[in-house]
Order: sequence, then C-alpha cells, then structure tokens
Amino acid sequence: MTITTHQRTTILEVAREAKASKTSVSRYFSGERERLSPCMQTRIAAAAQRLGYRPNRMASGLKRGRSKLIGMLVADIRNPFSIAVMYGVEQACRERGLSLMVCNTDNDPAQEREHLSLLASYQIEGLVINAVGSLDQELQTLVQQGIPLVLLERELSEVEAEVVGLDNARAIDLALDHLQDRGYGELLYLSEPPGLASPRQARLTRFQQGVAARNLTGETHCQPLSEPETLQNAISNFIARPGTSPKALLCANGNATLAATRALQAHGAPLGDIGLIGIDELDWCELVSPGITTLAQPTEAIGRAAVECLMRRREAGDRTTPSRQVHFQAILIPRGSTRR
Amino acid sequence: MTITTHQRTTILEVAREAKASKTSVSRYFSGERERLSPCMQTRIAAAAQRLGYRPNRMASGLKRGRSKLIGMLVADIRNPFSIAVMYGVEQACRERGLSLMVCNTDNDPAQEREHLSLLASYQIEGLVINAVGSLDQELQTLVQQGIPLVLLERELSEVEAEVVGLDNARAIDLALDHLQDRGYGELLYLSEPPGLASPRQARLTRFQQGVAARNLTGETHCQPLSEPETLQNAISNFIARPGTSPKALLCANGNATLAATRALQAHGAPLGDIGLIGIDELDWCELVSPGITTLAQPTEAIGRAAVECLMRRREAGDRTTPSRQVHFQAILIPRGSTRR
DNA sequence: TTGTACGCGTTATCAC
DNA sequence: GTGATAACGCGTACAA
Repeated sequence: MTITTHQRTTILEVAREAKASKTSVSRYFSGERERLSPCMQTRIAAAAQRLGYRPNRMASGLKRGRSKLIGMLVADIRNPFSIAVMYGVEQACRERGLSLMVCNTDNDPAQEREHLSLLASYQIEGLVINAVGSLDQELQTLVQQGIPLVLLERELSEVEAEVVGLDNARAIDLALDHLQDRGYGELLYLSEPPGLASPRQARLTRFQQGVAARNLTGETHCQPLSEPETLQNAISNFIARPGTSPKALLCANGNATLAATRALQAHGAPLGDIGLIGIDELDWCELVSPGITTLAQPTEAIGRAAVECLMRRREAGDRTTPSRQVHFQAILIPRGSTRR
Repeated sequence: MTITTHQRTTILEVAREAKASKTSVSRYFSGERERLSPCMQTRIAAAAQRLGYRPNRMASGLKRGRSKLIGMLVADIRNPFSIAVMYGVEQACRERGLSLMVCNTDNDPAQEREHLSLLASYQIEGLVINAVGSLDQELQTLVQQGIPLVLLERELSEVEAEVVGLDNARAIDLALDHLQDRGYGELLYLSEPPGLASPRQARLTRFQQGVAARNLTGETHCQPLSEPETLQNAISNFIARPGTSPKALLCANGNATLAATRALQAHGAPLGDIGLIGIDELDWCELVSPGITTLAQPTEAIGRAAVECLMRRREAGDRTTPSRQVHFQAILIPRGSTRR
C-alpha cells in the first residue's frame, strides 16, 4: 500500500521509516547496495516501497553535477527526418539511463539561441544539435563549460564538436549515377535555400560538380517551398524547355520531394516519364504510383551515433580527443519514378 | 567578452564581480529587478554579461520546488499524430517559459511505468500522457503528489485527470454519413486491436452502433498491422465476397490507413471503386491518386489544450476543480477515394 | 557496516 | 535598498 502524501517523500523520511540513516538509503539507491547488510537492504526496500520513494534528480544532479539529461535542439520537429533521428537518440539515451529534453526551434535562430541557453541552465550532460543559424559563439560557450556537443550535419568549422550525418557527396553521386544509368540526361535540382545549413550546401555543390563531371545538363532551383506556385512554374518551365534527353528532378530532402510530387501531379506529368528521385525515405514514397525512388538515410543509426559520440567525449575528459566526423552512407531504393 | 571558465558561473561569482550580495543577484534574475537601485542593476547586468551567467535551474528547482519542466509520455514517437500533438504541446510550453521532457515508450507498458517514475523524479510540474497500458496506480501516485495530469484520449476512469482529444463518436458518425452519402453500403472497419486504448475502443463501438443504426453492413478487422498478409487476406476476402452494394474501408487511424493503402495497391483494387476513408490527415493522402479521404484531427489545438489544462489545474490548487474533458471535432476532407 | 556533517547553487526570511 | 543566513534533498568524505 502506498501512503498518500501530497508532498514528495524525501530520503530522510525513508531513513526514519527504515530506522536507518540517510547515508544508507542514499547508498541503496546509488548502486552501492552490496555494501549494506541484507537486513538493512530489505528494511530500506520495504520502507521505500511503502512510501513510494524516488530519489529527487534535481537534488542529486545539483550535488553530483550530473543531471542525467541530454538535450536535443531540433530545427523542425515536423520534419520526418528529424523525428526519425530523434527516435534513435531517444533509444540510445534510454539504454544509458539518460532522459531527453527536446526543443523545437521552428527554424528560427533567435529561438535556437534561447533554447540553447535554457538547456544549459538545466545542466545537461550533452547536446545534440540540428539547427539552421550560426551559433558559433553560443556553442563555444557550451564547449567551454565542458558540455559535449554533437552537430547533426551542420559542420560549423569553429566549434570543437562531433559531426554526425550523411555522406552527402556520395549520396548525390549515387543519385546522379542512378539517373544517368536510367537514361536521364537533363536534371533539375530542387532544394530549399542552402543558407548556412551545411548539408544543403554540400549537396548542392556536389550536384553541380557531379553534373559537370558526367556531362549532364543540370539546373538548380533553391527557393523556399512555402509558395507552391514558384516551384510549379520552375518545374513547368523545365519540362517545357526543348531538350535532347529525358528529364529528371533530384530533390534535396523529404520536403522537396513532397513539394515536387505535388507540383508534378498538378502539372499532370506522369512519374517516370519525368524522373524523380529524392533524399530521405518516407512512408508514402512506395505508395505514390509507380513509387518514388529515394535515397534512404540510416536515421536511427545517426541518432544512436550522436549519443555515442556524446558519451565517448564525456568519458574521455573532454579536451583530449580531437573532434571527429561520422558519416553514414545513403541507401538507394529504386522505384518506378526513375524507370521510363 | 565572455570569460573562459570550464565550470559554470555561479551566482556567487557574479555577486563578487558586481560587488553585490548573492541576494541582490538572485533578485535581479527572478523578476524583482525593480527593487534594486539602478546602479546596482547595471553593475549586476554587466557582471553577468561578462561572466556569461545563467541561473542554474536545477538549484532553483530544488529550492523553489518548481522545475519549469513539463513531461510528455508518447506511446509511439514515430506516429505522425503523436508528433503533431507534440508540436502543439511544445509551442504552448515555450510560450509559458516551460521546457519539455519527452519520453517515447514504444507501446510498452513496462517502459511507460519506468518513464513515468523517471519523469516524476525530475519534479515535473505537469504531465501529458499518451499511453497504451493501464497505469491507474502509477498515475494515482502522481496525482497524490500534486502533479497535474492530462490524458490524451485515454480515459482512465479512476484517475482524476483532464482528458483531451477527439470526439470519437462524432468522427465515426461523420465518416459513416459520408460513406452512406457516397453510396457505400458494405463496410470493413480496420483498426489495431483496441486493447485498453480507449479511443480505439470508442471508435470501434461507435462504428458498430452506427452501422446498425444506418442499416449498413459492417465488419471489423482488429489485428496488429505488423503482418501485412493478415490484413491483405482480410481485405481480399472482403472484396471477393458477393455483395449488393459498393464496398468501403474505414481506417481507425493513420497507421491503419497506410496499411490499407498498401494492401489495396497490392491487391490491385483502384481507390474509389473500393472506398477508403481514414482518421488522421497525413501529408501523402492527397498524393496517392485519386486522393484519400480523411478525417483530420486538430492536432496542434489538442496539444495546446493539453498544456492549458495542465496550467489551469496547477493554478487552481489542484484538488478543487473537478476533472474535465475537452473534445475536438474532426474535419472531413473528401477526396477521390470515396468517389465512385 | 553504519552514521555525521558539510556543500552543491539557489531562493526565502529576516535583519539592517 | 541591501545583505547575512538558513533551508531545499541529496551525495560523500570522514569518523566510528
């Protein structure tokens, strides 16, 4: 039977109930159970059970300097990619007894700064960052405070932090090779504006290099996806233009794929006739007939790797290890949208 | 210029730097700025700026008993519905200066219990719960500790907590009316097993009532969606069976819609010929030709309402107000899948 | 094996 | 208007 207290039970109450001292109870709950006599152990266990006791993490975090909290800054929580990575992060955290604080910043640098500072105030032990702004200075502060950082795909040169993400160059190469294989010679690259977001930048430049290297024709359209008409027009123009070779669209991420698919449907162009390939595998890509070819990112692995990096760095005493980069390979999933 | 300390700056250091007392600095940062002399204010501001000071929320949480933390228990973080609600929760939290701790439980009651206890140990000020298990006892403990609870669509009768969610009965009615309007007379209801999850239960029973009331023919298939073949067979049998009236599928949630769409495609049945309507609006429903009719849930509003309930209850001193239910209406989005 | 005493960084109380 | 001091709940030397 649990006793009904409207206040949380403290270690002191458990100690009294078990006729033991604070210390013993504390030991019991911090993995030093073996050092206690069996009798004492059962008494404490019983007392804690009766009172429904749970150590206060605020207090223990304050005392030991370890909050057992990991922070995650997400640029856009509604992006399936972010969620998929978050799933991996959450799993890895749980396996290590860590909890996760999630902050969504809606692609707003001001909010990113605010949330960063907030997370720091909770004494988080590590931070996984997926942000759009240039946060060098704020991040530098965190690094100086000894908080391990992992950047998801945002290679900010200045800061000493791990970087985990896709091997963008090879992913684009994979896409271009596939398109060329399938006979598409004139390409339109669709992306949101790269801005400071380095993966967008990396993918874009590799596209440009890769097109040249393969003697393909390539154009790019890097506009916000918020206004469908802009995209629609770009695609219509691309299709209408006289050309000597089949045409295809290459979408830089899931959002772009979604927008492009909408635009193609509105335009009435059948998939495959106009080729379509996108980075990021989504639930529905196999459903939109005849299926959309994608480059899947190993999202869960990316999330787990992020936490692993965090922990490794924390145990390594921070400054000693140089920061590293972990790159994962995209997986091509060929479907009807690149089959003529 | 920020000074490089590898430890976090404390209030004491700021006090020394500003030639003031801890108390004054504390006042400055806890909204009692006005009580300080202008001179003192600028001194503290400058010192804090120089040192990059931020109050330690662990410590203040310990002292004041307010962690400024809201917890959210999510049954399945990869379910778009959960994410959409979470978006609303996060926004509402941010507007109130609260932070969000997210726990994914992967539909596992054991993990739900574990996370619940973990969240409590962080002295969270409120909890939004979307769970599958029967957690009555654990939740009761939290209520007794004075933690406000909001259940997303899981009406656990015993516990004194707010319930926020969809008006399931009317949503099902809406679906049935729509299907009947469009001339579908034989229906197959697809759902994951209802188990203890009350929205599934509510939708299922309403379907059965509603079918009877309208003189329609209705069957139900409530199996896990993990094995596509089971669903596939059920649908094939349903379609193959001789009938007097057009047939349609009604999917209880987004997962079911996804599975049903896959199965129909595998079966080669064109949408609309066999009707399809699903609860939960998803990105891709408009893309799968000729578009899938859905009942959209106002997810962001649900998330925000959850946090509002939490805060209202906290300010009301907890026990006084009776627990309430907030129900939102689904919105019908008709598309080609219910047009013959 | 067990208990005592102190400090983590903050806020609240009470003096000045 | 300002400052000293005692908690908050816990972990951990150190002593017993």
